[in-house]
Amino acid sequence: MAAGMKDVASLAGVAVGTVSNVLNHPDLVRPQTRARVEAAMEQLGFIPNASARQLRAGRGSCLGLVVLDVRNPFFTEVARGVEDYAQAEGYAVILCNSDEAEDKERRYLRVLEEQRVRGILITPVRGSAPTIKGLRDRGTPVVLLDRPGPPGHCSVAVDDLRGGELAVAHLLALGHRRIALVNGPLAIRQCADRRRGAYQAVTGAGLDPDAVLTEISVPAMNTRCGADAADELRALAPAGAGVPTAAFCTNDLLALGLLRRLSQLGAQVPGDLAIVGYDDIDFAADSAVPLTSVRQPKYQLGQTAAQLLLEEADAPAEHEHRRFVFTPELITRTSSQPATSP
Amino acid sequence: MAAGMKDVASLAGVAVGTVSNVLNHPDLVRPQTRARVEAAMEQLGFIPNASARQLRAGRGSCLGLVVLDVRNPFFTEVARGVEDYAQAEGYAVILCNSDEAEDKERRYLRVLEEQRVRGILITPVRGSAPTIKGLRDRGTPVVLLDRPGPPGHCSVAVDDLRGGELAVAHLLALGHRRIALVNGPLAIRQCADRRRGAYQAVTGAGLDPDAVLTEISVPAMNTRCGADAADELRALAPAGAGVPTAAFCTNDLLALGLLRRLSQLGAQVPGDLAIVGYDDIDFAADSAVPLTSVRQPKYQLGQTAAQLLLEEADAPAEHEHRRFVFTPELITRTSSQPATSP
DNA sequence: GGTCGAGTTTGAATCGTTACAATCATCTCG
DNA sequence: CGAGATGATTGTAACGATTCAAACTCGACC
Repeated sequence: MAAGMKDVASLAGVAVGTVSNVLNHPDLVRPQTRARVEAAMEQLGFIPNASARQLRAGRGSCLGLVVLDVRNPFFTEVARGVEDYAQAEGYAVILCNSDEAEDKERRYLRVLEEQRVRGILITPVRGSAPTIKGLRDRGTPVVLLDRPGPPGHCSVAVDDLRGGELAVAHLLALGHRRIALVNGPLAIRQCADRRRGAYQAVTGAGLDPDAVLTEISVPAMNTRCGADAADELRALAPAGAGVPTAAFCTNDLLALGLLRRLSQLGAQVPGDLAIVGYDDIDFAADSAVPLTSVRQPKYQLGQTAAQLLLEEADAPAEHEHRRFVFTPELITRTSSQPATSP
Repeated sequence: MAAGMKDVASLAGVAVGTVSNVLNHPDLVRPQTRARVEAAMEQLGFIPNASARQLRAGRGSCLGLVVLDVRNPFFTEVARGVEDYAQAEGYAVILCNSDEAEDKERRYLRVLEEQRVRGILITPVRGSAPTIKGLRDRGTPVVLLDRPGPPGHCSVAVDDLRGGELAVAHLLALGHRRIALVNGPLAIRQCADRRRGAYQAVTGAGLDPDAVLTEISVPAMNTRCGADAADELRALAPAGAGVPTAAFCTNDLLALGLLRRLSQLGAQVPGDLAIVGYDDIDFAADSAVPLTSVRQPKYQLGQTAAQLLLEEADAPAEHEHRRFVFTPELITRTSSQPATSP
């Protein structure tokens, strides 16, 4: 049914090798012949078979991108950066969603490796380090996204330590002395780092972290879990004196969920609780109470990562692994305000 | 470098055919032999080459999904529906972003066809009908997403006519008699249908559409264009009597952009302008003024579409094209309120 | 002991493309 | 006019898997 090069060749009255040349080395073939071949392709609706090409050539033209959550605007923004760069270089991107689940991640990585993608960009879940090492050893370049990785890879990251510090230092400066830290699984590196940053900010201010910070852990970084955190926070309320007057959520989805649930419960933000989020997704600015958030250069992150990956893929031999670390920036909005006097 | 079936075969002391059988017809192979082969695979870190497999077998195990905008939560939610279903059936999804641009769409469709994906799910841009027809004719099943398509495809859609009607009928019921219709390119079917629905609601109420509706067209369906629409709306203001008291935006991103810009300009929502959006994305409920919106069953849309596609791909011969049309639902929130008395 | 059949395993042909060495045609120059 | 150089085209051997008819093994049965 589908026309192959052989059909094109015989219709154009040339050898298959010539057809191949028209596709891959047009300069080698006489313009007149080329025109004839191209006409034949057109007439037959010829579409080259990427599998065959890739099989023979040994390398494909797809990249894999594995993110923790496609529904998080942070990642779609990163994805666009990746995609735009890749597209410009003639690559297609296979976007996979690990959903923060290790088995889903592993399954996708397997598929990508079977596809012999040119390389993989990934925000890894947790103990996936050995899986990723395996990939590398078998020859697939990997760039770690949004996470300063171990040696042996390129990586592109934002300084999460600093980000966490910025957020909490801001709350401290506003006078808050009891701060809830709403955080995802520490197995996710970003979560761990932002937490460390938070602690650093407190000790840096000469305060006792254990007295200031109340940790609330949620299993995933989405709005639903943010809402659950609100309930947990509310449950602390009777405790009186020790109740947090502010919360640092390690991403905006958590913050938005928290915010929504709190308003449902009739609490005031920032009056009863000041909130700082992380990522500065577009919607943060539009939320019921505009959200103070730590901004990351999302699009640029994706672009840079894609660039590093393609560099490595094109010249694996002389490639030297590099790490980019971008600096986050605090965007102050209404959701964080001075604490009512203590 | 990478181990192939030949290596596995010789290590296990069997023929390549047997290795292939272990992979594809394990029941044909004596358990003892199978174990030996599996051990060899393990030892060599053998990863089958999908290109070779697909080349020989004629069919791959990837689906293509082409959406108008990955940054729109509506589409990521649909994508999750597709992905979950596909994953369960053993398929991987290649997610592509046409950005509402015809050439980007065409490029991606080309890539997908070269990859010989098992089928394509798409929210088409505009005059892409011929391109899509070509795909079908050459044998790639296509399911139209979120758009009741012409015959020759399966399609999964939400009744946009009804959705538009719901939105505007709601505003009319609230007493609004001058309504702005903030809409994307009419070349996008959903935009055209929602608009028709809006007109229908007005005539259905015995009013003159030209007197009631003011159309504001924007080139893309994102927050930025929504903000631009606000400016355009503001420019109408001096006109006095004819100024809209409400706006129906054909998606939530537009509505959110509009809302943001209006508050920056100091206007009150819904006091100065009531707003109704479309899609009911998660963030609509969390926005500065919680958004009234027309809800679509996004996840289910994706799942159903994937199911139809795989049905067709698995049995192209006896397949009968089907259309699913889901019914939208109006979710009323603060952004729409009774008009101040005329 | 020979035949049959079920259960296993084998090996070669094949998928559509690319790379490359070989061939052919043309032209230049001594 | 022939040798050499240059340019265009050809044909075939891979690439790594799947498929399938044929071959082999082993009991059971006559």
